[in-house]
Amino acid sequence: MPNDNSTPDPASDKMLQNERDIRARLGDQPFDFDSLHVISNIYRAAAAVRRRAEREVLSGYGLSWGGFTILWVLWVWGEMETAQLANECDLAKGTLTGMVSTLEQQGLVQRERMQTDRRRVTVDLTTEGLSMIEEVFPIFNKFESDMSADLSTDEKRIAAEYLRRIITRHDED
Amino acid sequence: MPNDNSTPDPASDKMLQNERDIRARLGDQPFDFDSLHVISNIYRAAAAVRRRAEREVLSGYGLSWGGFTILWVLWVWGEMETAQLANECDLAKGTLTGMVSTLEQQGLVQRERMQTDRRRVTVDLTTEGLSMIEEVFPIFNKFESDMSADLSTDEKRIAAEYLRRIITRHDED
DNA sequence: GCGAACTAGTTTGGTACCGAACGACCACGC
DNA sequence: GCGTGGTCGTTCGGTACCAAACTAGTTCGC
Repeated sequence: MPNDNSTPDPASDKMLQNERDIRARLGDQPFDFDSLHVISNIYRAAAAVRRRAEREVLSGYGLSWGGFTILWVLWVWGEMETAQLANECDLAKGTLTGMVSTLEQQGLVQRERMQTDRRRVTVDLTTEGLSMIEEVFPIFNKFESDMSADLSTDEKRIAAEYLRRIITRHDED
Repeated sequence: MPNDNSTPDPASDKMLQNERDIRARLGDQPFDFDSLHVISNIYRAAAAVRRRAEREVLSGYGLSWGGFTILWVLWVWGEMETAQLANECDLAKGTLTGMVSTLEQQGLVQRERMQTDRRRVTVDLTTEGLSMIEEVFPIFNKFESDMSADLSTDEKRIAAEYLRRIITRHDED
């Protein structure tokens, strides 16, 4: 909210109730409630989004959140080495191995060893994987619109920008 | 792999590069990129926050993210029934059972059956649990400040408010 | 009272996820 | 050549998490 520096309103929603309880419990200790609030809301929003996406969109296609992410990244970026794919999907490489194996068993992606360096493996969509993501993504994108429908376009951009600052500040290395 | 059939613009940052790739790949299909952006940034930010919190703060105390959350909720709200605790921690009740058992083995919380209704169980901090959360929370809160240090106070409040709209819109059921 | 419907918590089966250990492979020294 | 170190991907051990089945306890109809 643009009104800065104001004492907490006697608001009626749950989050502010929660904050009031915290303040009452912890008294005047100099904790950073603004940071607490934004971080905990990030986590709750992410959990809500993921649960709902898996339940309402992805499970009908036999996809997990991670599996969908892999298909999506391969769709947009094309064939990719494992390490790069893990980085792009924001997953540990060991995690990726298992999920790629699952997708491979489902016939949605295929692995290929590189001839120039036989340690490396590239992953790419199969024809079925391409059909799958082309079918699922529009539905998933509608779901994303619905999840964020209480934000205006400008607000979405602002939120994305603020979140990007948190991600880039701490995602490196 | 960069886009193969369009001229890549000089990139300013990675997120925008990503979006440009998406647009180049998908052409002019009417997808909602603003919603896509905000949702995926929520998820990436949450994953980054959690990983970093567990690695840099919580693991030193033998706590997981979920375990810490339980201690925190009990600290602020006091003794609580299992169902209410699960709701407050945003966890499935079955998940909570296991995590409370872990915390119980660590001596940080204790369960108690209610006499009035012997199906119900309350959970509360032990003395050790109280010491633990009193020791860890200030450090965790500093971590939260650090994670969000690239946002001003007003920006944190705006972000928290926008995220709250996403949570409350879809958390009910 | 007494069994049927309900409810709170636990257990179960399965996936996802991480970090660390491992094994295959490459790129150098000598 | 042939080890030595580095770098891939995979495997392994463990926790976290969910949804659904289950169990013990309560309440309500009669």
